[in-house]
Amino acid sequence: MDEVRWLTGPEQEVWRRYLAATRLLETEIDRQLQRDAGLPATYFEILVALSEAPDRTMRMSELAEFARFSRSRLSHAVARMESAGWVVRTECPSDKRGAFAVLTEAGFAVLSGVAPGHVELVRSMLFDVLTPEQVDQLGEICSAINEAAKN
Amino acid sequence: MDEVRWLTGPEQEVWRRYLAATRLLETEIDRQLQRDAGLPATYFEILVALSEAPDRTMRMSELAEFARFSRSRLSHAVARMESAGWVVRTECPSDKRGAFAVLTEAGFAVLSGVAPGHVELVRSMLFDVLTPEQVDQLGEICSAINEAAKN
DNA sequence: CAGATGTAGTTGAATCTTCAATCTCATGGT
DNA sequence: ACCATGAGATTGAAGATTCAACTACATCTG
Repeated sequence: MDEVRWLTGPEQEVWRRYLAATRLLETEIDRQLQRDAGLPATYFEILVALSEAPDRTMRMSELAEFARFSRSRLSHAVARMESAGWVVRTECPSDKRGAFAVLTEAGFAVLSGVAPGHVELVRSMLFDVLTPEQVDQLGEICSAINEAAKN
Repeated sequence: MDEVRWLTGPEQEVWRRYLAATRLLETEIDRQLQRDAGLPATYFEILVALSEAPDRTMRMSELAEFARFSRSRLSHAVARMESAGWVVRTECPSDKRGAFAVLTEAGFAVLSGVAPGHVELVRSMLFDVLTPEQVDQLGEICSAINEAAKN
């Protein structure tokens, strides 16, 4: 007989603000990247991940995990970016099932082109409006959420 | 000559955790609602908004603003929910361009059915893993983001 | 090494979201 | 009253995401 532990009034209020704030950030960032690079925000994250990897190369599954993409989603995304010329796929010699995704020069160029505007937006919408303490708090809060989910 | 104000190392770390945590919450909630009610999480928010409105009725544009949906998105969503029998649309007498969305009994029933599981999930992934102070902090942080965006 | 099971990755169909175009009605200025 | 402009809402097409198969290869067990 599990009683539902409903949210208290203040909790509801926090939850609503959370939904509003996260959606706000997400849609603005998405819009900007779409406008400036014809690129959904999630694809941008893929490019960033690749750009930081050794040889700008990652196994598909690593990349999926790192960017918190489902395998399927990543496949579709990389296919799209491959046809745009930003990424190429190569075979994995040691595991013939495997595939590498490699960021091309063109992909890197796109990334470099949008990065400044992207950072500026993240800064102006998030970091500029929080105190340094709040930034720390946000880090802790997000850590707690991420850690808790690892079960 | 605006220099780019890149993110500092710690800021980058916070931003990554933020992206991870928010995506985690979003996808889990989405999955649960989809499984339990065949309902995307965003549609759930529409139903909640309607359920709390006087007469379970709202103007489309109000609803769009309240739920932070674009008009287009809301139109599609309501069309889908209307064909599922959860919502009906009626004309606005005072402004012939306008339309009302009204939650049906069936819609309310769906909402009642999923709400407990939804709340339980939000609680277990968010409120249960934060201290009361962190919940307050999160509320403040989200407020700051929302306020800043009102320009 | 045979068979079962598990892992890496892709594909297609269905659904959702966005954008731009469109339609209808309301409003303000002349 | 007329016209321009703007607001409320919908539509269709293009692209994105999910889910459930599915292919191909790897690994484990006996």
